[in-house]
Amino acid sequence: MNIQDVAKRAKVSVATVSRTLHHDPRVRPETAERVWEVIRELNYVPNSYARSLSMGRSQIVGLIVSDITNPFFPELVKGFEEVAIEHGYDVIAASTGYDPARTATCVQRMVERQVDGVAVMTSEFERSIYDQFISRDVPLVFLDVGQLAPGVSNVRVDYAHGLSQAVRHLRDLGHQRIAFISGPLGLESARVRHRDFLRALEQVELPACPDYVVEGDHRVDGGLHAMQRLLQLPGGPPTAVIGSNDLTAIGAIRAIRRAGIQVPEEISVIGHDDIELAGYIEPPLTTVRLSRTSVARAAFAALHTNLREKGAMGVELPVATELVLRESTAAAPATLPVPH
Amino acid sequence: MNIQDVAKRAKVSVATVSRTLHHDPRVRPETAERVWEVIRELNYVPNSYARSLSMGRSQIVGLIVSDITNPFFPELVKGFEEVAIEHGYDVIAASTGYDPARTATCVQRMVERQVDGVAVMTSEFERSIYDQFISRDVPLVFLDVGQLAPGVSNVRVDYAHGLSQAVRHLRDLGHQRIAFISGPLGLESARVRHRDFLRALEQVELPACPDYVVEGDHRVDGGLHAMQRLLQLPGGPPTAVIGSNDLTAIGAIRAIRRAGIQVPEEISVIGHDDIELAGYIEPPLTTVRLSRTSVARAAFAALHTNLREKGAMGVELPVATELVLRESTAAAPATLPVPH
DNA sequence: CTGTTAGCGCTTTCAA
DNA sequence: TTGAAAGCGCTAACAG
Repeated sequence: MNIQDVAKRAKVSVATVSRTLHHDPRVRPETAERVWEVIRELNYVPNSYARSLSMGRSQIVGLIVSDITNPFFPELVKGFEEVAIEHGYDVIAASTGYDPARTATCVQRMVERQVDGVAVMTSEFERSIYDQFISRDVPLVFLDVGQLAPGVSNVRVDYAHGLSQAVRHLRDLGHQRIAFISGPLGLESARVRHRDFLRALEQVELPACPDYVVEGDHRVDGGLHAMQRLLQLPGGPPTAVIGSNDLTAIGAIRAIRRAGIQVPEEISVIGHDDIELAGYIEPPLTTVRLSRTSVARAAFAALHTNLREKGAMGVELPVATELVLRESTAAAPATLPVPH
Repeated sequence: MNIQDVAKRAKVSVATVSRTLHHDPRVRPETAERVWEVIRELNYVPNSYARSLSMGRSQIVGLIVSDITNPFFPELVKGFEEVAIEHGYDVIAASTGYDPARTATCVQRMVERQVDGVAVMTSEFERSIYDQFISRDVPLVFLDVGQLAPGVSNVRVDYAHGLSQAVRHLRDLGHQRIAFISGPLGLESARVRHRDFLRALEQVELPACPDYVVEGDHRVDGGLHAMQRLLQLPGGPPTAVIGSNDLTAIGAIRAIRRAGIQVPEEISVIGHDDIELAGYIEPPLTTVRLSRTSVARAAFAALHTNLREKGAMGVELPVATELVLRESTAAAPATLPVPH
């Protein structure tokens, strides 16, 4: 069941059927109508491979993420697929899991499928991915890392804004001792958040005590352990802590509770990202929202400009962050919290 | 950069290159070696569309889910993609959102891409999906619904087992008044869980009080409202409640707390599915685990049998469920809980 | 406005 | 063991 069958049945040439399919204004309305009828009748759907092959475009974009266990990413993937489909593209998604072999495989799959463009939403700049696609003239968009270049765009998240709101919020609540649990500092994206936290402290003229910055791993356990270290600080624990992501903050809350300390009465906690979970836990988490949908839309939009105009310079699209107040923050306690 | 380039460079015909690519034993080892060298040298990757076109197979399978906002599904999608890729297939995923128009679009996309098979993991039997694919000879696998047929398989979840363990567990803790918050009873999958809960009660000879079964919507809010109704029952609230899924149970816990009642000291709560969230909330949720990975593997395996052997009868693959003990259940209270 | 036809890159007979 | 050539289904340039 192919275009020929339709052509025969409608008593026209395949070219006319093809044109009709593309709403080419050159086909006479009556002819088009007849063709459409046959198409409906035969339940005909064009073969996208034949089309891709002859057009040299696949109408597929790739999406590469690193750590799928981070709840941020599934939501990103979903958002990205939605925008892509709206624009007539399908997407092939893959996660590298920080594994070079897996990364190579997933790049290969995408090259085989002749993806028209790729969004690389890992937490690092991946040179091998970059090289493979750039040498094949496939437009790319990165998240937070890398430089603009022809065909290479960037989605730049404004962490500073949300983090600065968070710190200000805590300061206004009377907090002076604000700690930060970072992500793995091996990752560029974690370093950026860390840096922007420090800057936010400066802005409100609060001291940045090195003891109050500890490294987590962007997961619950890392947050938990980091918080435990914070609680045992000889100078006393902080009265507020900001996690580099929500999972970290959740781990921190757990550690605080286990030490017999109240959240938020004794220690306030703020997360980052606003994953769905954030609203469900007890207490609902005050957090810096980083909209997955915005990132996804920006990423696709960036790609799309390079898809339309081959060889054009990449663009840099900003994505905002913003503090969401829930119930894990409260006024600083009169006396320092003490692990029981 | 195509197969011809490789052929020329290696001084063989395209046929030989093609054979080499497929590890055809007929090509002389030395020849093959030379070809591979050129392939590496040129960084050549075959065009999968040309291949699909000439082979009539796409090496892509489709995955259709209904409600992507249910945390069960993203995990299913991820698992499915993993197995598929292991077996050399890519997957196109889509969610219907219970919307017939969207459903039609997503079926169309899959037909265009000539998917070799489709896993339909919605909560209902979808006749339109069925018809479209079956008429095109595309193998299908359903979750919990529908009948076996040539090319049509089924993944059958054994809800009864886990639910029966759950009820038994509560009974052993001394609970007599066990309520159930179902999913939307318009959905087949929700009705099955409901039915199996009732059977489990029977098994342990506990009475099934109709007041103790209320309808939720598989989301947090539905669980919350349903629980509120349960708390206002003239005969007094239950001492334990089982949710048709984890979100429902989380909503129930929230309602109980808001009424000033303790979980699990006064009311025990059990969820279903064991989504990742379940372990993170307070208290960690006792729940019936339904492994997404198992469902995904079973679905792909079922599809795979029909992919290999065109026209073969579908298979029915069982997936187990199992109670996971955490901290949301405890011995039944001596006196009935009272909303404060 | 419509038809003819030469590819797109690969697989696969059939012949050698 | 290798090569030549006929498709796979569609698009687009060219001709009418």
